[in-house]
Amino acid sequence: MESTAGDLAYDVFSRACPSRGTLEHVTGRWGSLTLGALHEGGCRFNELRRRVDGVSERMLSQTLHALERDGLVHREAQPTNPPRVDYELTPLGREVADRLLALIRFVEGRMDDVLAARARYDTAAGARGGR
Amino acid sequence: MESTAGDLAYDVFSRACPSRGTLEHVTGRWGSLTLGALHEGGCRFNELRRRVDGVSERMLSQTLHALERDGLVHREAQPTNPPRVDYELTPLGREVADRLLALIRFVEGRMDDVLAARARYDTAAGARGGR
DNA sequence: CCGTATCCTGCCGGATACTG
DNA sequence: CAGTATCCGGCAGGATACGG
Repeated sequence: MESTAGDLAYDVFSRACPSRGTLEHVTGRWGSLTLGALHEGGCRFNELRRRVDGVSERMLSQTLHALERDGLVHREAQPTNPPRVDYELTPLGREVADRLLALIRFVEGRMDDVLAARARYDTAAGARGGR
Repeated sequence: MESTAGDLAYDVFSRACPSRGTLEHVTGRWGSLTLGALHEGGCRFNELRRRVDGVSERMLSQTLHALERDGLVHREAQPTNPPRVDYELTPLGREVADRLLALIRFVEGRMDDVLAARARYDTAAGARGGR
């Protein structure tokens, strides 16, 4: 049996597979934080910007388009004035976000270990390199 | 109650938090694939390069250093000739990879839905914009 | 308020060559 | 085999201004 690809039709480890692109939308710098923020509940554009600290208008807009195109986010625009647009996860997006959040929460919860490992690594490297 | 940050000491949604950097190492383009590849078992540098289709020497080396520094990957070098170096996940790295793999497998398994959503999106956009 | 268009810079990351 | 060093092109992504 092939342990790498298994019997999946889409193998992210293969350069040409479209799943790699989607994975990058999901796990990318802003994609992951956007999905994480929407996991708490749908919200409007500027509220989303505030939740995802540091994202620019341009990047948030771009990220949302990619996620909407992949069927992970639903966009609900109301033709009022001033305009109001709400974003929320689709059922598929929610399932993705669940798994993503599990990862994010875990990493956050183990940051002390990570920071300790870094300190050890830097000390060892400093001792070797000496500069 | 604060639903965004909860009571976690490290909040990835905050611009300044070091957990954001680690999350990017883990979910980044090559980081995620490298952790995924190592999840199947430890292996040597060039075997890893073959598993992660498309990665360059430079990027793999760089990725491995970052993951090693974060305490997710262990590097075992033997001073033989020719040199032999084995990489494997640490216990912490394995836990991270477990959650990451759950996400990757899920996305791979739902690619048909994603591709269908894209087709719908592109058709609708084409009908609107016309250009 | 909700975005898109434009410009510009930094760094991501590929190719290549070299070391141990 | 297992990397590091160097160069450099392209695009991610920030700032700003403007349109609906």
